[in-house]
Amino acid sequence: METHAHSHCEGEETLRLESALEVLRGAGHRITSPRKALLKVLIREHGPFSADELHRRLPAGMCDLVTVYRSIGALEETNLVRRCDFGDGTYRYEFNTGEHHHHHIICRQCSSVKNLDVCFADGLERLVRQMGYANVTHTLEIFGTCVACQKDK
Amino acid sequence: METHAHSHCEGEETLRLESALEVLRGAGHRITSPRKALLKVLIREHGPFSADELHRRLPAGMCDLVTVYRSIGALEETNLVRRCDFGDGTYRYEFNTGEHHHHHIICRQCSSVKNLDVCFADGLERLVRQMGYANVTHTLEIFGTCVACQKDK
DNA sequence: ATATGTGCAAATTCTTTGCATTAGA
DNA sequence: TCTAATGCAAAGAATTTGCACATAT
Repeated sequence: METHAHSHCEGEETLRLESALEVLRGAGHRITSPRKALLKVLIREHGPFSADELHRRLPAGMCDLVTVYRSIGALEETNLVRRCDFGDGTYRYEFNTGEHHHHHIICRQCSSVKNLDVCFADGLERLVRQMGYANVTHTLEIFGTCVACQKDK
Repeated sequence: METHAHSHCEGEETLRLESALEVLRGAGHRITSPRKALLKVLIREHGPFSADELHRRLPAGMCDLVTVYRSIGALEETNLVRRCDFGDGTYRYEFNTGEHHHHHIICRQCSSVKNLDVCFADGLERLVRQMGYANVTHTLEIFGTCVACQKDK
């Protein structure tokens, strides 16, 4: 489906990469080829991808799967990457543009992912903050059967 | 914190149990002591609990942990139990009263869970249905630092 | 030079499966 | 009776950890 579409021009991708590397460096992390390669994949294809999917998208022999896990750790820590949880036992990761919070509509049949650029939960976070909670965040994922899979049925 | 509070009188619990057993039976499942015991725990203490937490709450020697997993399967299938995913690698289960959709506020420090009886996502599901999706559902969990943990800090 | 990152292997954690045995309906 | 449920052991899947070696700064 409309998953993982490439959507920006090359110049923009380079910019995002440079700025992401700057963030990494600023947090005291080193710039290594696996990390750079991971960021390139994530910037170019958005995701979300599982650790394994990311690994398979890297240039052949780039690094071990373990390094993907560890690198993602650094990327998450610096907020360059957002972890998604589709409730199927595997975490997925996507590049965090930071621009606006978006959510996913996941097809239960074909697992296609569509982004939804509306966030209904701002009021909710506000409410929870009023209840006394600090550092409030939320996860929201939407599941359904996509149009194509309804036809296939 | 205010987690897992016992909140209904005994008669109501018995009623819920009977009705739950009826649902199970109706779906062609057999009523066994582990299932009855699981439902009792879930009705009395709400949850959400992990499989292991449920197992530890059962009368000593009631059944194997595997049976908890398998029983939960039957309970989920019949919608008596709802699976929650707090993104920490362990699923949790709670009794599904079916009355109204609620969400959880999970404290990142102490893991306490507070229920939030407001659902902001009805409009969202409607929107997604308008986009052509069928069988639309969603998961929404809220994370933060609770009042007590802010003080402890 | 030195702390950080990496590879490989092995451990962990949660959950599921196979199969012989037990027990609901 | 006869099929579904259970126990035990073992398999699976995703992720993490230990430790020696390699590499970015």
